[in-house]
Amino acid sequence: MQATLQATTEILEERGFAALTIEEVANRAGVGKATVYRWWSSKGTLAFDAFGARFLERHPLPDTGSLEGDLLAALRSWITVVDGTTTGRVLTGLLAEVQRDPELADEWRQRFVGVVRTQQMIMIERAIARSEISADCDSNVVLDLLYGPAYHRLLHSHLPLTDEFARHVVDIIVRGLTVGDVGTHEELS
Amino acid sequence: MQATLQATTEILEERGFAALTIEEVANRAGVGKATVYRWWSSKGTLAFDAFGARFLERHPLPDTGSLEGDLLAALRSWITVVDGTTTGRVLTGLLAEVQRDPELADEWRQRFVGVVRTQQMIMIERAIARSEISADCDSNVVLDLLYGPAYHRLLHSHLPLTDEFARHVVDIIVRGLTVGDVGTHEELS
Amino acid sequence: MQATLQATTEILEERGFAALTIEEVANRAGVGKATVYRWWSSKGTLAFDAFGARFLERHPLPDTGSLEGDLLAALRSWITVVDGTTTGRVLTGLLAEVQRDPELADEWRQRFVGVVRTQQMIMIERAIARSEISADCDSNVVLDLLYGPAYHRLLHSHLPLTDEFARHVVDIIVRGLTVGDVGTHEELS
Amino acid sequence: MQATLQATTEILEERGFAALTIEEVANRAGVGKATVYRWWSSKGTLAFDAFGARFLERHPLPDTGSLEGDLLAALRSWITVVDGTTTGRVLTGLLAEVQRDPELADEWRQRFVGVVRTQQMIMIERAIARSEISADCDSNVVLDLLYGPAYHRLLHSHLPLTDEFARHVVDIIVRGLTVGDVGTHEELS
DNA sequence: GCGTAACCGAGACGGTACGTCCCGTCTTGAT
DNA sequence: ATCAAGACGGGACGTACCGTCTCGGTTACGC
Repeated sequence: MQATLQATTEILEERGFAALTIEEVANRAGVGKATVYRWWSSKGTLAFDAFGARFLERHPLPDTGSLEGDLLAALRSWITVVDGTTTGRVLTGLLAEVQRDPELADEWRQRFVGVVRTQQMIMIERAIARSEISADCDSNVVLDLLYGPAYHRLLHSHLPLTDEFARHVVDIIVRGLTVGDVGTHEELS
Repeated sequence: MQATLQATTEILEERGFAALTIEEVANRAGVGKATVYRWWSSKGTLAFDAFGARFLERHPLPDTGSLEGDLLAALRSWITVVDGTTTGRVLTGLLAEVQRDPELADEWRQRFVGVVRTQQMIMIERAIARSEISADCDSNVVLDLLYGPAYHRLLHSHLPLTDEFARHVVDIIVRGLTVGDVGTHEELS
Repeated sequence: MQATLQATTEILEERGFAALTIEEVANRAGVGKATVYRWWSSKGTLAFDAFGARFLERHPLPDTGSLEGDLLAALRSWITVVDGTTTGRVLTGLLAEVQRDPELADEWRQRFVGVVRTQQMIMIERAIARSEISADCDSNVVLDLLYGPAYHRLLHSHLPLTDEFARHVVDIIVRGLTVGDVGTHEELS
Repeated sequence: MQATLQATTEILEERGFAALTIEEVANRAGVGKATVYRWWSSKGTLAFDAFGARFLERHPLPDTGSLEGDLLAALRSWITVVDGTTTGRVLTGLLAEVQRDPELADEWRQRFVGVVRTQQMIMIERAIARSEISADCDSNVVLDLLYGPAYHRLLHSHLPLTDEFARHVVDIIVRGLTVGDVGTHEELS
């Protein structure tokens, strides 16, 4: 079980998610295929477990004292972990797999997206506590605005994940959140 | 060739990208497998061609006269085309495939991402022309901020693509872009 | 152990020897696989034990007073037990298994073939005692001539095990054995 | 296809039918497993084809001029081909397989048993033509009496296939057939 | 009457082969 | 001459059992 995850990690780092094969994992781990299937229902869940915690460890919650500082630190940290790294390729591979396996999608939402967002949400809550932003700000939308563009570039690779990009993104979000106590979007149709 | 695309479209709509096989396409189209390979190098490019133009047709460039109106119209249109539809599932399937096939990734960037963004960029340019926003605004970042969160929710399905979501996203972006000329948020702290 | 044999018998009767697995026997008997292996070294020996005595009980030694009567009664009894019955299918299944498992082959010879033949041999000995046939007649060959053709038809199923078949076989054997003392067939040519 | 049969023959000769594996055949022949399955529906039919003609070639129809001579020559030839040889072990392996695979059983009857018997029947017909034996003699029973005991010893291996055995068997059969123009088995109940 | 050992069910384990599905390439026969 | 039809070598799939091996829980025995 440990050996299986170890073998999985190795293959993921050597050749990426697409080349991951239950057969090879079993061989490398010196384990029967049936044993792998007994513990993981698909190569998606296996890869997810091998990938798992590692990501969260490497992408901790920042605490700089200001919303802008936090968001920027978080985004920079994410980019560092993900851009041009094995982790990044595994992440995109997993995200791809999630699109074709609904069962994995559940796991993904609960054990990855949920965990990351619950943690990162604290940044927004702290900003509200500090009265930097309005209390009725939708923190989910803020997180989507922060990470959405980053995933967008990672997945489409139409443009690089530069530090400038990070600064721009954070800048616009923070301005958008902190400017207006007057006027709401409800005016829009 | 027409029959091949037709068959591809049918399968995509019936059972999604993951269930698409060249073998079945050829059988359904009454065409030899070799003939399919002669025209498309992978099932990714085939699906892309079958999916292709349809998306652009259904997601036209809006022109409401204001940046906020344009962005909101664009995002709403995207959500309509993609949320809970076959098109949406094909889009996520293709995006997944793009992660594992670098050759397809090139095609994707050039023939999909590039085309959409070139078109949508016009919204930003018009806003600059109208002096709604600063001329040195990075229009690429704006598009990432607009579509990134949407793709984010589509791919992770952690939260629904509601109209409220669209309004919030656009509201924050527009505020973030338009406030800047009167000062910076640092003053608020 | 009783339960194991019971379960084995059930499976043999329901689905035949080929479908017999230790795994299912253990499950049905509510017994651990290891326990089955503790008592039987292979599914061959297990099936043999479950099949075992039953055959001999159902195929007793006849005593009609004449060689011809005995042989015919024996052959008819064998056919009745074996033709179109579950017992017959188990017998052929076991005989098949014996071909691939030399260890089982030993058991088979000692505990089945040996027992049956020792018993049936008595028919020949009685015929010799009655002076129906010569004392230097090879009783082993006689038994092979009696049961060989029967097994032949059972295993190849090229022709049915009719009563006419039994009568012909016995007739030829008996004639072949009893004519000898008055001369040889060469005189007839 | 030729390579497949070649590989099959090799494995059969090296390690016997029980050790025959489609997987290994495919590997040795440098052929996809699917290709093997495309031509042979089971390892039984495959082994049968590889075994096939060879047996008939090696076991020709004798023609000595007398029934006794023919039967003895045939039986001796069979014993030579089969006793202690690879061919013999393949034959018993196949016969075992025939017991568990009804589809193979059909093939076996039509393409092996049928062919051999049709050929060997000629011996009996010639004896009838020569008036050695009665015309209403059941030639099927004669063949069963000739080969039945031989298969019996081969499969149960309770006794060796000696030449003495062959002579005894043939002797009894021939006497049984040629003695009596008087008295018929119908007298029996 | 209470430890303690033997037993045994349950089933996980490392393996092997199964038969199937597609892959992308190559051959063939009919139009 | 083109192309549908589909055979081909290949590789991974997920499953079924093999025979071995821990695990606990339950008896039943000796103290």
